[in-house]
Amino acid sequence: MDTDRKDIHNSDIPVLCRSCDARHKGMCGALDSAELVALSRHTRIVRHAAGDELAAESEPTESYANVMRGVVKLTKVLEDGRQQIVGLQFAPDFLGRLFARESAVTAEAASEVDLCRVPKGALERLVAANPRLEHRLMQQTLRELDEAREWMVTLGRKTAAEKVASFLYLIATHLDPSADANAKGRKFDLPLTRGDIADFLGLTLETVSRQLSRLRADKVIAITAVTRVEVADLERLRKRCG
Amino acid sequence: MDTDRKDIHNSDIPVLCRSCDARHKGMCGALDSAELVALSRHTRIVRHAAGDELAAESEPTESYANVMRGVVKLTKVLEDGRQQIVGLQFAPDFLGRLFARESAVTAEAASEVDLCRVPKGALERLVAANPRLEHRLMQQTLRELDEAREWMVTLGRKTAAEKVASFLYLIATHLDPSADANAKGRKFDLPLTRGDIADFLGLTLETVSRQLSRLRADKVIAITAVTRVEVADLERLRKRCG
DNA sequence: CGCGGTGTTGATCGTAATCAACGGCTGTGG
DNA sequence: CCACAGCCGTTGATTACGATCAACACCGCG
Repeated sequence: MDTDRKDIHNSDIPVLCRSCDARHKGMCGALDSAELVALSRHTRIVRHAAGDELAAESEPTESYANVMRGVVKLTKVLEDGRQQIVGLQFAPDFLGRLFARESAVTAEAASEVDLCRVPKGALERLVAANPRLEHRLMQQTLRELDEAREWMVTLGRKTAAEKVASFLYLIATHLDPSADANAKGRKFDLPLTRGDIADFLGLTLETVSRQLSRLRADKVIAITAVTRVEVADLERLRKRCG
Repeated sequence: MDTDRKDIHNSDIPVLCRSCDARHKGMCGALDSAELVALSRHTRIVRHAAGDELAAESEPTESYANVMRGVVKLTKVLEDGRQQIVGLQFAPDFLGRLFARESAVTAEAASEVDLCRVPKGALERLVAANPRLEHRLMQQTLRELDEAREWMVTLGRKTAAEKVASFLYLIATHLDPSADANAKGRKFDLPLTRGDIADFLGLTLETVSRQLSRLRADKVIAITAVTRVEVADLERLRKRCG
C-alpha cells in the first residue's frame, strides 16, 4: 500500500530523504540507496532562524550541509566593516567548501532555514570512496563559478538601476514558488532586507530603496508589502538588466 | 648521464612535459607516466600572440588547454559593449569549463601565450577514467571560485584607489619572475593595458591612469616604463588595498 | 614625417553616497 | 489601552567620486 511507483527502492531510503530535493537535484542524486542509508546515519536536520550565523570567515568548519529550505547568504567583510554578499544559496544547494580547513566566507541564514548537516570527515570519506559524488559537487561548483562571474559583470559594469533589476530577476527566476517556468509573471517574497540587497549589489540601502520605488513608479513591479514583490512581465524586467 | 634524480621515471614521460609546470602544480600532477604518454598523443602546443581570441562566449568549445606561459583574460560583455574581465589565468592554470557545451566567457591572450591544447573528448574520457584528475580539476575550480568571490568584494565595495592597489598586489603576488615569496619588494611587467585593467576593476582607463600616477607620486610604486612596475615594499601596497 | 595606438592630465558633469528627517510596524511596559 | 523605543524603509538635500569630454605627449612604424 505504501509503495511509490516512481522509485521501487523508495522503501530502502531514509524517510527524511524521500521528499528532499537534494535526493534528485542536489548532491544526494549521486548516491545509491545503500550509500544514502549509510550517510543518513551521520546527518542531522537543523532549523535556523533568520540572522543565525552558520559558518564564520576564517573559522574552522566541522561540517558541511545541504540547504533544504530557505536562503543562505555568503558574505565577506573588509577590516573597516564594508560588507559584500558573494553568493546566495537556495535549496537544494550544497553548503561549504569541500576539503577546505576553514571557511573563506561567512554563511548566514537570510530567512528561516532548514539544513541537513553532515560532519566534515563523514562526507569527505564518502567523496573519496565515490567519484560520482565528487562529480556532482564539481558540477555545482562550476555552476557557482558561472554565477559568480555573471555577478562580477553586474558589480563592475552595471548602473544602480540595472543592478536592482538584475537582483529582482535573479530572485524571480530562482525561488518562484509556483515554479511555472514559462509563466509570464512572478510573485515572491524578498528573502533579503534592503540593506542586504545593497550589500549584494555594492550599493547603499538608500539607493536600493530609490531604485525599487522607481521600478514601481514605472509599473515594472508592484510592491504589495515591504518584502512582497510582483512582476507582471518578466521580460520587461529583463530588459532593464542592461 | 641523462637521468634526473628527482623523478626516476623521467625518461618515460613526454619530452614536452618534463619542464612543464602543469606536470607538478597543474592538472597533470594527477597522471602517472603511462597516462601522461597516452594524453600527450592528443595534445598540441600552440603559441598565440597577445590579443588572440582563444574561445568565444556562447560558442561551442572543442578543446581544453593548459596555460604554459603568459596570461589569459576571461571576459564577459553586455549587449551595448560594456566589458568586464571575470578572471585571469596564469601558468599552469587549466583553461576551459569542464563538461560545458559552450563557453560562458570569452578567453583572450593578454600577453603572448603558449597553450597545451587537448581535444574535448580526449580529456573528458581521461577524467571519466581517472577520478584523481577530476579531483585536481575540482581543486582548481574551488580556487577560482575563491578568487572570484574575493574579487566581488573588490568590485562591489572598494574605492578606485583601493581597486588599483588590489590589482597591483594581485599581479605582484601571481607572476613575480624572481618568485622569492618572502622578498620585501617586487618588479614585474603588467600583462594588461590600462584599458584592460579598467575592465578588470570596473573603472575607466582614465581613472586607472590617475590612480597609478597617484601611487607613483606617493612613492608606493615606481613606473619605469609604461608596462614596468616596481614595488619597493609589498606591505605598504597591501595597506592600500582596503 | 605624419599617423595610429596607448597613456597622461585637465575641466566639467552626473550618479550614487552621505547626511538628515520622517513614517510605519512591532514589541514592551506603564 | 496607550506611550514609546527600536528597527526598517522611504524620501529629500547636498556632496563627492569617478565618468565623460577633451587636449596633448610619447612611441613605434610605414
